[in-house]
Amino acid sequence: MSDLYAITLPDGSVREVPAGTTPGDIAAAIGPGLAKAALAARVNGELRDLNRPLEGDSALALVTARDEADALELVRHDYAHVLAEAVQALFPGTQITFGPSTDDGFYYDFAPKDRPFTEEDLPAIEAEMRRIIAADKPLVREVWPREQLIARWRAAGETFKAEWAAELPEGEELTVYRSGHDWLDMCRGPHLASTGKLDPQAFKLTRVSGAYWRGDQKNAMLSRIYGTGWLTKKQLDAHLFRLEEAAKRDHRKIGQEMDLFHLQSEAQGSVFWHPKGFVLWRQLEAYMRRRLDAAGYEEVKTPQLMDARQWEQSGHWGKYRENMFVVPDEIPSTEEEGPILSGKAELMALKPMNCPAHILIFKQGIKSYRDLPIRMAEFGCCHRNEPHGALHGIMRVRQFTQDDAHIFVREDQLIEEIKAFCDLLDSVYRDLGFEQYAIKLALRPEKRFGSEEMWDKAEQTLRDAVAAAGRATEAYGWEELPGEGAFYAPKLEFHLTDAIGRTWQVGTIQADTVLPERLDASYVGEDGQRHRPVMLHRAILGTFERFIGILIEHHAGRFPAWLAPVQAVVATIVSDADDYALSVVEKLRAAGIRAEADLRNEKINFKVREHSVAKVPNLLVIGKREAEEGTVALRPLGADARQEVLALDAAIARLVREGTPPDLARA
RNA sequence: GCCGGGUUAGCUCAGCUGGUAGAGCAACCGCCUUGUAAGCGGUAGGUCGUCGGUUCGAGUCCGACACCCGGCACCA
Repeated sequence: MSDLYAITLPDGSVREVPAGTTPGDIAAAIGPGLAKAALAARVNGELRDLNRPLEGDSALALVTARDEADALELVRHDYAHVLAEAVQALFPGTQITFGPSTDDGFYYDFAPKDRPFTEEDLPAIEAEMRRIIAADKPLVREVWPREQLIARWRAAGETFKAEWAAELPEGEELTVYRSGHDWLDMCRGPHLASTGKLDPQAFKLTRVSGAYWRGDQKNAMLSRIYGTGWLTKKQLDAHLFRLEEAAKRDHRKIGQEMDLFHLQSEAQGSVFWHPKGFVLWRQLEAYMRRRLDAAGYEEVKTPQLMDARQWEQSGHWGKYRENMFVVPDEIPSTEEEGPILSGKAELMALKPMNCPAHILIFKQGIKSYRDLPIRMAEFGCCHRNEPHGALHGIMRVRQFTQDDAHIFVREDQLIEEIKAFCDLLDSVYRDLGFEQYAIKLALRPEKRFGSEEMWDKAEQTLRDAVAAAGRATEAYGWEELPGEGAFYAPKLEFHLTDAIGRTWQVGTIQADTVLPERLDASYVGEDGQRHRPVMLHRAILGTFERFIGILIEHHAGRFPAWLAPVQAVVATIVSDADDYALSVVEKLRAAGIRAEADLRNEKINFKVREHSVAKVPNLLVIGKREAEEGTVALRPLGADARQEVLALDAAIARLVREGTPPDLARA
């Protein structure tokens, strides 16, 4: 046993240090600047405390603010600890539970003594956090024996921590971090050397919420405090600015400003589409229909209401009923007194999915292996009885229309069909302005039908197909999500991100053998025998509601011309130009352009501003000159936009070109 | 469904510790015929989310319910 360890630094140099030396000591030996800048260390690749002694020959790299990912993770974790310490100082009797870092900050879950926290509590807590940071309390790692640690938590009344300490896996080293002398939290670490390493101006507590202990609805409701935390105040300010900018893109705000849709309490979770919003919908639907037609799909339309027995057979009644709207098959009584419904009627249900109906179409007549694949599409309107707390603008609603389709295939066609779907989906997202999306594989859930073998096979098929399409990569945020699949099949999920970083699943494809089995769908094979088809459930937009919501936020309401509700406004400067302006609008409309006239008795400044705010992509300004010369002044949307005076025909040609949907432009 | 917050004119928002509602924009009317992001003046508009309670008196205090917002859980 040597008393000297050989420490290899990133530049390849090796230092011999005595046992007991810490990374912090080495930083100090290299230079005071580094000692000050060092936040933590990577020892043999593992992130560690600066003041934790090295345990042998090691590769050592010191982590500073330049290693941004590591540094942010460290400070956020520390902010969470300081938050917990501050809360316990201000609210004695509050229990601490768990507080990790997040994508832009941190949170900590507390079990409050008498009442949950409110946002009014936050300023005082922030002030206390700043005091703790100013006190520059050292954060020291200690390893505790399990029983002693549990006893410590019990003695302090920390039942959640005690429960957790008792359940941490056997053989795991239980560590606590001590802040100064008086406060400790159980934590794997690592932490900064002291609270003073944090910038007291680089964090902000943002909101409070409830959260279940261990994320389980059956457990106690804790009180969570969220914060955002950064290395510097400049970073924090930039983040807060981004949030403000993102809030301006909120689809609910823009939807109202642009008069696209509204929601009201009499139809909660269902969207009232206004004329302008429905133009968007129709453009999107027409586009999707063309793409599906071209890709060999056939469109169908199926019933809204089906008998409960049908849903029993499909399995929805058993596994999905809590999400369904059930309707008695009965004529309500019109008697003034007495019950409206007898309560004895047979039940029907609004469809939450289109799949059973599509199988029923598939089952009409005999299908041959030569008929497959059959790609059956429906812009299907579905109802799901979502929990009230889940509703969110038009992104999460109770009535929605999917760009749904079910592809009935032989097993040997599976990979090819899934791959073709991935390519189609990619092309659609690009046409709609999305370069980036994430792909995830949702694996078998707890509530499910089918054998383990069937799930093994279905999951592997999806894995193979995405790999075959070359998209199971980090660029696509590829990951597998255990337990997240549908009750009948695993699914590939395609996620887009909204204005403030929330991600929404839009597209999906699911490889299902359960429903064809339950509803007895079959085809006659080459061998003359009956075989089960595999059914691919798939959607690209997911739902029109959610997708349009994301489109609004993605484009901040400034839609590409082919989607814009109003593509051009013809605005006059003087009333002498009214007749000419109306004839221009007429010609634009004849050319298929969604154009409106603005003949109001207002200054052109006013009109320019108003139509700019309304995000109309093109303004055609017409004054005396244009009316006399038969031209228009074409002013594209944007403060810095240049204006061109064009002959009317040339302007129309340009607007037609700009307004052509991307698939038609390619043709 | 759970925790916290909210709901006042078409929109955005004021309204202190209870004394019977206010601004800007929009709308409407009038003036201005206007040249590239808000021209000027005037008029009208609200049973303050709903129901109940406390009080001489409730937008304001209390309770229930509905819906919305932020999360949690659930999910396209």
